[in-house]
This record gives sequence, C-alpha cells and structure tokens, in this order.
Amino acid sequence: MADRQTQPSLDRRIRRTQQLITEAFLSLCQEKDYEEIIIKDITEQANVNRSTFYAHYQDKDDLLSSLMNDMLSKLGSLPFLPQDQASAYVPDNEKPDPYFLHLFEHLAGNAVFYRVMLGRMPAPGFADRMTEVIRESFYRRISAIRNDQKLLIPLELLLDYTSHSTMGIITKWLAQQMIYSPHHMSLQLTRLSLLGVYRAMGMEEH
Amino acid sequence: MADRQTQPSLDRRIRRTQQLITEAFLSLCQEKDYEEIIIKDITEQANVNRSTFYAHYQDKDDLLSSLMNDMLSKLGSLPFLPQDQASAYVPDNEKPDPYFLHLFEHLAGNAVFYRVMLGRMPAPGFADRMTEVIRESFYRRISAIRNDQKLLIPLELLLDYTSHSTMGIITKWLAQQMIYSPHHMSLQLTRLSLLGVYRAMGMEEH
DNA sequence: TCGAAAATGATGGATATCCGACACAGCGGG
DNA sequence: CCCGCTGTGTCGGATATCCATCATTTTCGA
Repeated sequence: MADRQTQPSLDRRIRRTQQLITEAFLSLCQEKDYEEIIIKDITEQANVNRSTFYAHYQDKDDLLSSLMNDMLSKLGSLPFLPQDQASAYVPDNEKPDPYFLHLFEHLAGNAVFYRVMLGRMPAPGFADRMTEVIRESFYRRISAIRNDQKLLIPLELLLDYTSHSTMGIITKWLAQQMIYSPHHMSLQLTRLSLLGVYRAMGMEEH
Repeated sequence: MADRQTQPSLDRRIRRTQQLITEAFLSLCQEKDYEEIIIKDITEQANVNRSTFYAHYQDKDDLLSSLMNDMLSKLGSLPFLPQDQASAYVPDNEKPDPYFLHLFEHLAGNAVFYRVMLGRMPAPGFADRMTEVIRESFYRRISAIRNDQKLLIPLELLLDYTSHSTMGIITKWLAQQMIYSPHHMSLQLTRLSLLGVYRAMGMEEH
C-alpha cells in the first residue's frame, strides 16, 4: 500500500474509493477530535461499505499514516523548474521562484489536509516531518547549483533557517484561509529570499 | 429505469455512478451545446467506464430525459407543510408559505440542473412541463382546502396566473445567480400571494 | 462491576464496474 | 471513392465493492 501513488495504472475504482475515504476522513477531522472518529463514521460519510474500508486500510491509524506519507512524498517531489521550461531559474524580483509556486499551488490544492494536520489536530510529528521534507528539497536545490564553492553561511544553518521560515509562512497562510493567492505568496517568498538567502546559496541575481 | 427514484434500497454504487454521470453531464452542458456533447466526454468527465454509462442509460437523450423526469417528479412531490408540523398553513406576512420554501430550497439544491434546463440549453419543453408541474401542485393545494365553495376567479385562470408568475420569478432568480436566499424568495412570493391570490383561493388570512 | 449496545474485524456470495477488444458507423481529407 | 480516425454499441472476463452476517472487542450507563 505504501507505493500507491506510484502505480499509474491503478484501477479508477480504487482511486475513487480512496478519494472518498480521504475526503470523508478529513471532513470529520475538521469537526471532531481524532480519537472520537470511528471507522463507521468515515464509511458513512464516504458512502462506502465498511468492508471496503478494510480492503484499503488496516485501521484508522493506517489511513492517517498513509495520507501523511502520500502527501509528504508529493511535497518532496515538487519540481524546481516551471512546467514548460527546462532552463535554470534566475532569481527575479518580479517572477516567483517556480519551486515556491509549485509549493503553494500544491498546498492550496490540498488545503484541507494541511490545515487539519498543522492546525486542528495536530498530527504528531507531522509538522516536523514536513519541515524536514522542505529542508531536503532546499538541500537538493543547493546541491544542484553548488559543487565546490564554499557557502557564505554554514549549510546546516542555512537549511534550518529557510525551512523553518518557510514553514512559518505556510502555517500562517493556511490559518488565515489563504487570503493571498499561491502566486502572491510565492512571489513574496522569492523576494524575501532575494534579500539574502539566494545570495547565501550562491545564486546569481537577475 | 423509470422508477429509479422510488427504489429506496438501490445499491449505493448505482446511486453514486448516476450522480457522477449526472454531474459530469450538467457540467458539460454549461460549457458546450447539447449536440456537441458526446458520450465519451461524459464518461471521461465522470471518470466512469463507458460501458458503465450504457449499463444505466441507453444514450445521451435517455440520460437527459431521465434527469428531467426525475427532477420534475421531485418538484411535483414537494410537501405543502413544514417538515416538523402537521397543521394547516395560515397565510402570514412574516412567515413564508412552506410550499414556497420547499420549492426554493429544492431549486437551490439543484440550481445547476435548473439553470441549464431553463437557461443555457434550453431543453425542449422543459419549461412548459415544469410550469405544468407547479400548476398541478397549486391545483392539489386548492383541492385540499376547497370542496364546495365557489372561487372568486375561474380556477383555470387562477392556476395559469399563479404558475406562470411563479415560473417567471424562478427563472429570473436563477439567472441572477440566486442572490436572494430561498427563505427570502419564498417570503416575497408569500407576500405577493397575500395581495390577492390566497384570497382568490379562499384562504383565511392571519 | 455488569450487561447491553455499539463498534470492529473478518467472511462468503452477489453484483456493479472495470478493462480491453471488436464490429460498425460517421466524418473529413486526399 | 478510399482510407484513417474517432465515436459508438456491445461483449466476455476480471475485480472492486456491495450486503448481510457472525464472533469478538470496546464502550457506556446503571
């Protein structure tokens, strides 16, 4: 079950059922404490037979764990480049970093999930794991553009700084019902990065 | 297939599939002319296998016809009384007639359907059939409260008058994106009725 | 603490839906 | 007119999901 999202030919029925279960679960998480939610609630909300739930998940904890793993996997796979372009990104005050754009679009498209995990619940350790995934993405970003030169700031410190600041912005944005668009948020984060982080990473400015 | 809505124990899979197909179809009707819509479009939009479509409907026309029949049947079954009350309604300037409230709630809950049928398409004869269903409801309403007394206005005229005026209000409301709530609309229609129609029907005023 | 009710986990048989494929019809272009 | 492409209607076999049921566990109130 852990490789679910990597099976492109998955029967549409499976995908549909899992989507129904996921949405029902997240909806219930918005109304009830996790411990209060029972399987019967989920399957009724999802309009799915209870035995079907067990065909996909072992129990409620497995569902939660599966959702978190799936989502963090997607989060960690966000591309650094625009979808229609192969050239490297050059930092620019008027154009959002593509990674940030993908990030906020991803978050917006899964807002209920992230709001529940980071807010209402919150899921144990999820925020930490998410921060780590973002940190890892930044690390891969830096590795792709720096081979030998010495950073202006110790790498570990830089990664901690950027991942936590990014998480802070994200959490606030979600809590405030995403009143700014993903494009706006990614542009602001790009500008904040241009104040120092990009330079610390050794990226040339536009 | 014609008795679909009268089968309370219908397998949830069937209900779910039909709902998916219905929503996909209506969504496409909002974007394309009816003649341009092909079965393949519908099943792709619904994320349902094409053979599944044929398990439920003979063709596109059968789908449309079925939707119209289902909806008009529901429209014609709207209750005259509030859901929590068995006593007769006494006309009152501050309380909406329960029938009107049910009517507008029903319309609001199925706004996409009605907007497509009465606006974007429009479906041949649908408006006339809908008017007839509403007219029939008014007729049943009058029959329930009048047995022997003579109406102030010929019955046929009264029914034509009220059904067409109701339809006019409904069409305008849907076209204007339902900016007023169902409660508001039903209260206004009640007040309009109090200006004369209820009296013509022989109802005592509050 | 006990008992009843509710929830769970599992199972067997039925069925709705899936996929892939085929024959056919319709359409547009050479 | 022929050909290729697309959509349709149909079909057989596979499978995901359904329902009802049962045994067990958990929960809750007296």
